[in-house]
Amino acid sequence: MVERDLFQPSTADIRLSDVLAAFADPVRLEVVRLIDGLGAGEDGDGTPCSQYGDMLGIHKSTVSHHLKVLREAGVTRTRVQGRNRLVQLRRADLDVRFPGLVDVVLNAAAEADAKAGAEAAAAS
Amino acid sequence: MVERDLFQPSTADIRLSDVLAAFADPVRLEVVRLIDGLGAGEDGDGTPCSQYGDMLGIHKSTVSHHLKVLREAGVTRTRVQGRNRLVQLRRADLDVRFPGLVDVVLNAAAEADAKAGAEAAAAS
DNA sequence: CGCATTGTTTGACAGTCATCAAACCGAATC
DNA sequence: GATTCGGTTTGATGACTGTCAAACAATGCG
Repeated sequence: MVERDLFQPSTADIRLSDVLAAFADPVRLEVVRLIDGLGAGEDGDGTPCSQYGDMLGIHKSTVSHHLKVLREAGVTRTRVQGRNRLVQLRRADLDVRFPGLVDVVLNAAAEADAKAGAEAAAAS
Repeated sequence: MVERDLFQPSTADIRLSDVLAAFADPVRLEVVRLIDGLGAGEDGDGTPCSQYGDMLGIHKSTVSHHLKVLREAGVTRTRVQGRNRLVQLRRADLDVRFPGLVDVVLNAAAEADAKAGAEAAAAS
């Protein structure tokens, strides 16, 4: 079984504006949260990205586009394994470069989510 | 002397994607850093935003546009005082909504800046 | 009042972006 | 070898963005 990595910027070359732009799109932020959620607690065998499209209700080519943006921004690493792509967050690398950023953004996203959920519940 | 505030979203209405998008533009991030730097340690009398254009070498209408984006994203507050606009960071509000975000981003920007400066020095 | 100052608004322009659909491609499976 | 499966690439489309320039608006000053 062939296994290789798709190109990604080296840690030193990750640019803040690219990372922020990558996080700025709501769909992409959801993708990141999914990657983070699914990647954690696993044995390293991530979920194939085909799932993301189904979960978010977007076309597979759109998912592919977003994953490319994330990877080229330095947010994710993509391993090619057979015909699947296993995507992981580059947490450690990002933390070296921009300490705390990923945590803060993911927490903020989670909180915004909780708030939206609470409002929806209150409205029903 | 007339003094009033321009419209801005209430703290609860600040959206993460808007804030991240606001920070994602390099020029705008520089503006934010200038606002943060100039706003601190002053008696409340901020620098009129005309200065930002000169410092960054961009047209005054472009500055106006960026300040509008920042204000509408909830990142800044703008007081109209005479014919000047005094702009401040809404640090406290942002920290309530997205704890740590502003600090992390500004630190990351400062670090990226220092790195770029060091590289430039090494290259010379 | 007339004029200068400060900033906003509008219009134009070029570039980018998110999205889908369809074609394509490499790897696994039959 | 043909087919299927997971994903990428290309093309098209509509929306948005950053920038400047010029016109406009509002305020303070002589």
